[in-house]
Amino acid sequence: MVTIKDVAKATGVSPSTVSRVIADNPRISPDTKKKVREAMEKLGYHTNIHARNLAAKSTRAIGAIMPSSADKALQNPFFPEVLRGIGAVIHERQYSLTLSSGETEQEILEEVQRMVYGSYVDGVILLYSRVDDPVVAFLEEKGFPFVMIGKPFSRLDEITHVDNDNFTAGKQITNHLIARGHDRIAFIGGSKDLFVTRDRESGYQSALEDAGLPVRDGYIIHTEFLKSGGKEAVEQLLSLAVRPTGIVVTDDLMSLGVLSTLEESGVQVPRDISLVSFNNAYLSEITRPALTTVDINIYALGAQSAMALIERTIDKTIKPKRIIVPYNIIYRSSVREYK
Amino acid sequence: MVTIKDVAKATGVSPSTVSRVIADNPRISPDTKKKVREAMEKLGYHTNIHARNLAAKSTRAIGAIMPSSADKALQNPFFPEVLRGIGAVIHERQYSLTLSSGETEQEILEEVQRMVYGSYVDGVILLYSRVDDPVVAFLEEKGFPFVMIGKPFSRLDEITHVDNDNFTAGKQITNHLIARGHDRIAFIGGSKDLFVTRDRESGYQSALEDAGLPVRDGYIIHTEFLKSGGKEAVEQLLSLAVRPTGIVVTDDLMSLGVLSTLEESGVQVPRDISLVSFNNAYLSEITRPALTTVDINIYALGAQSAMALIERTIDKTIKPKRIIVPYNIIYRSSVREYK
DNA sequence: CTGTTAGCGCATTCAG
DNA sequence: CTGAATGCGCTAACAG
Repeated sequence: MVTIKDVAKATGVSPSTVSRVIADNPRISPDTKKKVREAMEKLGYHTNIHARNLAAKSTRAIGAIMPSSADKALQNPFFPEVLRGIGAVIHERQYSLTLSSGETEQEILEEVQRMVYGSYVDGVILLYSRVDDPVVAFLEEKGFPFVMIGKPFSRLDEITHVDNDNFTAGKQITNHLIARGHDRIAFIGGSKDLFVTRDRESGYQSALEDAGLPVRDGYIIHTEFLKSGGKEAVEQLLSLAVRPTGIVVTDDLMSLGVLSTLEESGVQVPRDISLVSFNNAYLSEITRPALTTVDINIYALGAQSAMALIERTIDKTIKPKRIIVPYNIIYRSSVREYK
Repeated sequence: MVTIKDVAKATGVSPSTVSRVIADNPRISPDTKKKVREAMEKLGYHTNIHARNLAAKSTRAIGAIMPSSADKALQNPFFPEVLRGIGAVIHERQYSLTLSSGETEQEILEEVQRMVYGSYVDGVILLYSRVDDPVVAFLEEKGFPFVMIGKPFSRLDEITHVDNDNFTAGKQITNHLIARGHDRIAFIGGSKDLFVTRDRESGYQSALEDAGLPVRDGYIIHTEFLKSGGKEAVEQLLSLAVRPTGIVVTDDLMSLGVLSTLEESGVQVPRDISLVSFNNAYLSEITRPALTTVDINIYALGAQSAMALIERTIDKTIKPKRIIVPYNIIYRSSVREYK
């Protein structure tokens, strides 16, 4: 392994000088910088992060915490896409990314603890958000830098988080249905413990309200995420005396299941029922019909959170902030004019 | 930060003793072990990996290399699932996982180089496999431990890899179609640069051959993975004078697109055309019809590769091996008896 | 602008 | 069975 000493020797300078040119310290003459860099190149020098970290106490690594892998939700294309966003800034800033899995909540907590205590990373991004998360509690207690994708369940103003304006998005997409003549609109969301669900649902309700439309009995359904593809939800809806003509579904993958169940039951989309969805996953353009969905810009969610986190790890006095990434609606073929 | 010295002091032993109990060195008396461990617990000691690595030259970390993120293929649920498999053994063995992104092949190579030169990880898992991969060349040249998921393009016997028997799987699933009376069977695969595609295709061909069935002109189509959801592939197939009655598609996500295009063109699955697929992603059970698909056990692919890699990093003299994880066919509703 | 000196926290000789 | 000494590769004062 070629070390800083080797290049020092080869260049005829001291190790600390080499260290300085690595850090691009401005008080080093361009000449020696050049010389040293050439030697580094020639010898194939690469800095050993462990040594650096030990000395400097900065890992230039961040951790991404995935939700419990027991959760089927992991199969949601959301994750590769956030990871891609995070990865982009990670790479650009020459950081590295440690991924935390964990099958149970307990395991996740343990991994996070190992990460922070073992000084594996400078900060952490939570890729999920749940009620009473012990991980959040731990991180806050330790004063360890972290940012959250989604909305924290408490101390909103004290936790840096990156989110969409899900309320407005929910409202707008519902309004789209209303504007197309729908007045019996149902809502299928994931667990109500999730803020995404809640916010989108509130937006949905608000849209109905503004339009003077009632929220009918049985028109709001929460289903375990991915559970039997929203089959039960659809069945409930279809068993209603007055069926909806439009449905707002909070996730594309769920929509796929909803779509299938609907058509299996002989109701056609959008002929009989219109569907709008969220996330704009790749699959939403290849379903039949292709889904009108709100693109929440998952990539940006990831990239922004990484940037915010890195910023925080560098300057710990920085104030917590909320970052809202814009969404936009992609109009496709799952909605039709009603009457 | 509580160090080894702190617990040494608290216990009245020397730092080296503490180090030894951490390593569970057998030549330490049970008594002192107990004492030291209690102190560690009490003080909240956690070993600093960077210090450990510097001294011991083992990171207990492995790197997972994703394919180019420019590739849409990243949205394939394959990745979360392998990662879940890898994560499980990582966690169990108390290792950590570094994820490498990278938008271009060049970036990926750079990241891998940084990982190995900077001694970020003890070994690396390649989550993809392509022709003439400079990453593989680099890893081999450096003699750096790595395993590959899928089939290496050369030096098959020198690269430890974890794969399915895609040939037989392809053959068997095609036979399923044949057994159900189909004799005009087409094949839609991803890039022919991918071994998965090639192997599955060979299996398909072999099945036809064994059954004395011809491979008709235009019946084998390669399409860029995910490209417009296999739309063009289907259109080509449908424009043929003699249409197939069955199609073998090499990936569930692609199947979704194929399914959509088929039905949009007015051909019903499985009434008019039967479909079989690969991977058994979650979505394959919620499409309409649900897909008959071969479950390649993605989770095991991940877990096995992690185990093999860890094994290799511990004992570098270990011989390269090929690990075949079993598949099994999941019969659902996308195939019907023909004639 | 550059060299010298000290560690960072831990594992590992080598003694005992 | 345990302690003392040394160094892993690098950064960070402190001098100059």
